Amino acid sequence: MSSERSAKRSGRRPGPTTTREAIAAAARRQFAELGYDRATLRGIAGEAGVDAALVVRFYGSKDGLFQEVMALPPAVAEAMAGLADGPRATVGRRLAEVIVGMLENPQSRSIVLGRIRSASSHPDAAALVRELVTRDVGRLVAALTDDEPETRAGLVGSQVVGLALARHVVRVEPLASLPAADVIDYLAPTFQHYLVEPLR
Amino acid sequence: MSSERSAKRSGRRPGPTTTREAIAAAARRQFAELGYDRATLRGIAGEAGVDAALVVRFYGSKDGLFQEVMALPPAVAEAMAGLADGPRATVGRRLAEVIVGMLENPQSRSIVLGRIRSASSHPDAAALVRELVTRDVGRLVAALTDDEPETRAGLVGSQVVGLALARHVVRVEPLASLPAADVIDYLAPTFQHYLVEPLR
DNA sequence: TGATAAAGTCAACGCTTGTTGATATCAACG
DNA sequence: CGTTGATATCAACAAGCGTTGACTTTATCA
Repeated sequence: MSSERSAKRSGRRPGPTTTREAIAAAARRQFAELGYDRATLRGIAGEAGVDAALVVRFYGSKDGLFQEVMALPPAVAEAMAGLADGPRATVGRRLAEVIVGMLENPQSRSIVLGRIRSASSHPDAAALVRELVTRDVGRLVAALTDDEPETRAGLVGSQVVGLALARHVVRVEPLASLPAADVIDYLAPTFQHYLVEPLR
Repeated sequence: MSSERSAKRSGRRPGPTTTREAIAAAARRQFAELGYDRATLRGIAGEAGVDAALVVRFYGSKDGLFQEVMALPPAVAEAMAGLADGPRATVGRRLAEVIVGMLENPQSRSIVLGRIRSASSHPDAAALVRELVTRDVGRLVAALTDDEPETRAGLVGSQVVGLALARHVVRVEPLASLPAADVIDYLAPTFQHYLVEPLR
């Protein structure tokens, strides 16, 4: 019905609208909104305008789809790692800006929310959240201090996933409706403390 | 509906091992470990040693079972509200003690984890988490300050659910293996800040 | 005792899920 | 033309789910 093949072969660099990508986008949206269990192959395929069997043909299985579609865009990981270069006295605020910004952008929010929302029921998703904390946050902390860096990364990560859950999943008010700038103001001191101040 | 047989055999006041309670205990355990979707009536009934139909007969439906079994024991709510009475300079630490303690005790941990783990997929569970934050944490904050108490409660709540998720669901190391006393030390300044210090 | 209601089991229902194999469509290329 | 390989649909599968109604067992009490 809606097969838009305007430019199929020509050298479109970012390859904008292949069917495969339409499926990936629909999958990200539904995994983020419903979690792994409630998101169904039929629902995802329907949103992408194709048959469920085609999803399996492309991605092998529902698990394969989830894994492939929930890869964190490298830009976020780089942004976090780059934070260690700036002034140490304001690193907490800059991290808050990156985190809140990541949750405002629809693309990266889908991925992070999909991971967190699915972590409760899908072991692979839990592993992806663990990786987010230990690897991406961990790299930043390791560049900042030698004093219990893994513990600090875990504390930062706990506040990150807690914010995502409270603000975007459970929608605790007024936290859910607060402007991003306010949330950054509120979180900055906490991150600053977890990152560089004496822990106890 | 729930005809309470006050004394059927002898005057057992705490009535420890009725079939109904065995089902409730199994349900709490499985909701906390698997989340609402992955926990099944057949699995819960099996752990309690009865047939799945009996669970429905007692609790009406899976939703009814969840709601009835996930009620927060009043002791926790009271402990949190009572925190406002002590010295204001250490209220953050005392809250950290209550929160971490609540997550160490198997009974209350099952309830809190069951709520949080199910919040991702079950709207009613999300409402229960919201209630935990706005009502139980909210009461404490309201007794402490008039400066944006709902926002402060939301921030505290976000760190609470984040800790529960990171430490007990996703199991981020070393956070998951840390002694409770250490976690209390680490969280106390954050709670102190969210509760009574100037927010920005 | 027998009546009565609760406690408990059993088999089956309707439905949804992920996955599969057979089949159709269609552009590309010899 | 015909073959090929990717793209896509369709119907069906086996399994698991919550829920239901009929049934048996057990215990209480007039």
